[in-house]
Amino acid sequence: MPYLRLRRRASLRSMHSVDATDARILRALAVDPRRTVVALAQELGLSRNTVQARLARLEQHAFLPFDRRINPASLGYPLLAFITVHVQQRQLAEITEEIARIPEVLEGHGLTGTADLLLRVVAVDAEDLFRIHGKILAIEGVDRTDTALAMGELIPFRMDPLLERGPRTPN
Amino acid sequence: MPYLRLRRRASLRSMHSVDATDARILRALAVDPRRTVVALAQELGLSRNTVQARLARLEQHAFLPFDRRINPASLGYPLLAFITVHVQQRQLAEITEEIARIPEVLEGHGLTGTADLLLRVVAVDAEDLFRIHGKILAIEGVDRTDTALAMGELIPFRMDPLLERGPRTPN
DNA sequence: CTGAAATTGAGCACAATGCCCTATCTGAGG
DNA sequence: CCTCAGATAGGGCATTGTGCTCAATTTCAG
Repeated sequence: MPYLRLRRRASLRSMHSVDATDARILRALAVDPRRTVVALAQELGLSRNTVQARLARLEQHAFLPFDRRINPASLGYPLLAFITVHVQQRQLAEITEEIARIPEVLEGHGLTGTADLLLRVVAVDAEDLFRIHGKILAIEGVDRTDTALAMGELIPFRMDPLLERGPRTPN
Repeated sequence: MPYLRLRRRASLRSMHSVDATDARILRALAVDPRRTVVALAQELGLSRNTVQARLARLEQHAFLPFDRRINPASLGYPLLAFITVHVQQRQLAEITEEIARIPEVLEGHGLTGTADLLLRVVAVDAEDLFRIHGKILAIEGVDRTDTALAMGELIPFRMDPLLERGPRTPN
């Protein structure tokens, strides 16, 4: 029985990574997300087929859900806060589940170090934030919380410096 | 000279907010960002004109840059860390500028409370993160930093709970 | 050198877009 | 209750983009 031969050349389709060409596509999209495939191809000097294939792959492996492009402020939640939560470690799963029931919690990360959880929370106003904070603190197993209001996006979210550098090139 | 009359009805175009219909459009887009205008119109029971007009408005006022949909992991930066930075307040501007030069810093917020800055940082590996941490700590005016590695996205980013509830409806 | 993977160019039916226009509906202000 | 700006609907039309296929060519790790 013949054994399967190793792939001669690593298929980009199997390794979910992004090469320099993908990075160029991403940078172009960052400028204007509505650029058509045709426009991208022309702009980057690639064939439409190539761009289309790469975009399809990117959509599957490199794109996060669309949610992230929605501005909470335009939904009526202009306040942003980061809440760190200290919990009884062994109840972490249940606590996370409870916290996830709070709509204003947009994102939650488990952390190393002193804190256990870092939550990204939005609110309508200060009073609203206070209410949300209370809901979190009231959860069984939550020991302590620490709320920090974001006063300004000093460094607005960006990915361009990494795209510019090209993928996977440390130091 | 005739004075300008006040607008009779607040134009959605001037108030950058999102109404319930917009929220429905956003939710549909969240399911599949590639939905066409025609498909959206049919699905929501609206005319193509309406959807097209609303989308154009949303694109201007409610959508954040495309960057946010790019997964840093697929660019070769699988590590995510949150670094809180304590600084000499009066040098905040210069320090922010210095930090902004570090490509791996994706996002930086000025905070109330004990810490001054919260940075979202990605890295290739632990060693890489250590290096980045060192760069930040070396900046003139930075007093102390506190690095917390994100071990898991316990609550993945989401906006749906807020969209579902409809805009601006606290408690 | 070899061959799988990637890219290219070309073609084609179909769908979507970007506009345009007019008619109707809606609701806050007077 | 009336008015009117703004929103929606529906129709049309030229242009463009998409999704898909196929065969030829290029690229590059083994």
